[in-house]
Amino acid sequence: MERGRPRNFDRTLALRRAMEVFWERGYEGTSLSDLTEAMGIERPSLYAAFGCKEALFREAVDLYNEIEGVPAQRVLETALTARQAIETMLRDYAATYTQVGKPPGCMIVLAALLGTPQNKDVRDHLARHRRESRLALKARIVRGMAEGDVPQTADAERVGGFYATLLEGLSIQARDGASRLDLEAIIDGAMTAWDPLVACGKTLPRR
Amino acid sequence: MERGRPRNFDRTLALRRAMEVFWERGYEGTSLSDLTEAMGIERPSLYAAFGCKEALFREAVDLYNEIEGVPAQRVLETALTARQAIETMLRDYAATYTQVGKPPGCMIVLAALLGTPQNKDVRDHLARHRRESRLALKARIVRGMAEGDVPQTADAERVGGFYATLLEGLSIQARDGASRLDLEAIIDGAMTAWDPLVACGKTLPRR
DNA sequence: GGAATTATTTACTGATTGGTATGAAAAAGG
DNA sequence: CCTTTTTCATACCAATCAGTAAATAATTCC
Repeated sequence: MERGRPRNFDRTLALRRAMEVFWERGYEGTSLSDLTEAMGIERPSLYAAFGCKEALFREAVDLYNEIEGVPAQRVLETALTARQAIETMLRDYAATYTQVGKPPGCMIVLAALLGTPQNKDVRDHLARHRRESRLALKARIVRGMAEGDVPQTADAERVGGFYATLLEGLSIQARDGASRLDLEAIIDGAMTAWDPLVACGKTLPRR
Repeated sequence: MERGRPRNFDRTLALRRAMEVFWERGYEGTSLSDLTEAMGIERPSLYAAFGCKEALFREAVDLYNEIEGVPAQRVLETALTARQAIETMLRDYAATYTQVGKPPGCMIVLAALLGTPQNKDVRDHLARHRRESRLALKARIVRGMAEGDVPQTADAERVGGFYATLLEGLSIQARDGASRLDLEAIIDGAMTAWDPLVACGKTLPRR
């Protein structure tokens, strides 16, 4: 059984609030005072519950990934073809990047891109997340090639890199004020590239 | 004639050093101590020569744009066709994003993306630069339509948005360690999209 | 009820932030 | 030479940064 005074705030809710501030302002742009204010708790409570700023950020990233990332990533597995998978994933992300009442763009892409050398660990953490996303994208194309819905000629590395780059670009567009329809139009464009992209393969003529 | 003690350091060189630090660490990730150390001058000299941190940053952005941005943007005007213009621009940027001895990616894209509310002006400043780049891209497509090398059916907004998004994504790829060849491969992919992209026009079938 | 345990509040820490006051040093004009 | 003008280096400023010490308050176990 639990001993001592029970915590009198909702840890999960407080973490959610922290996530939103980090998502909006980034890791270094968010101060402890910003966090305690948004979470509705005092500083020592934050440290007791989450350890330190960096640990709180990592938990916030995990929560973000769970809420916003995993659902969009899941279709990568469930969709029947690689093309369907990637298009649906892109459109799902376009939706999450432009939700009203939430910061635009992807927290994992935006929240710790540049900064002081002493926060390199935080940036690397997000960079690893992005790397995994790229690998998942590429893996889905490889799977499509194995299952026959993507031509054997395709260069999975190139196709995956292309769509990963576009996806990360969408976060910046969203920060710059692009609407969901704007992002959808860009995705339309990217999807028209699918057929020639998977067709041309590794030996692409240059210029 | 000049009166008084002459300045004892090369202002342009100092600005260049400041640019490199801002480019590497971003606006908020760079402290005045970082700057004075990199510039080889003391704090009051910095303030006398540049005003304040934000003014110095804006000058650094201008310098960056002059050195890294303008040359790549120029081909947008000089190239004979819209397609040539955009492809060459993308490849020029891929080169600048991966120069050895310089920070990877684009300073204008990366250096002030998220942060505290009190630095909103700085972020808006870079956002305006990005907006102009997008408009220039779109304008080049419109020109191509007028000159006949791009079909009248094309949707300049969509095509421009697509390549602008990809270009901004390339900065993140570069920060994540992508080589010039990696970026070139992604650009290869993006250019295979050109024909279907300019062909399909505004009435694109959805899904 | 009392002891033990944990959370909360208040106030504080040393370090660092962007930005300056001050006076010495170095040049030019007369 | 001496005054004027500007820059330089040292030292400093209040504010904020992330993180804590200490005491009080609230709960459970016995």
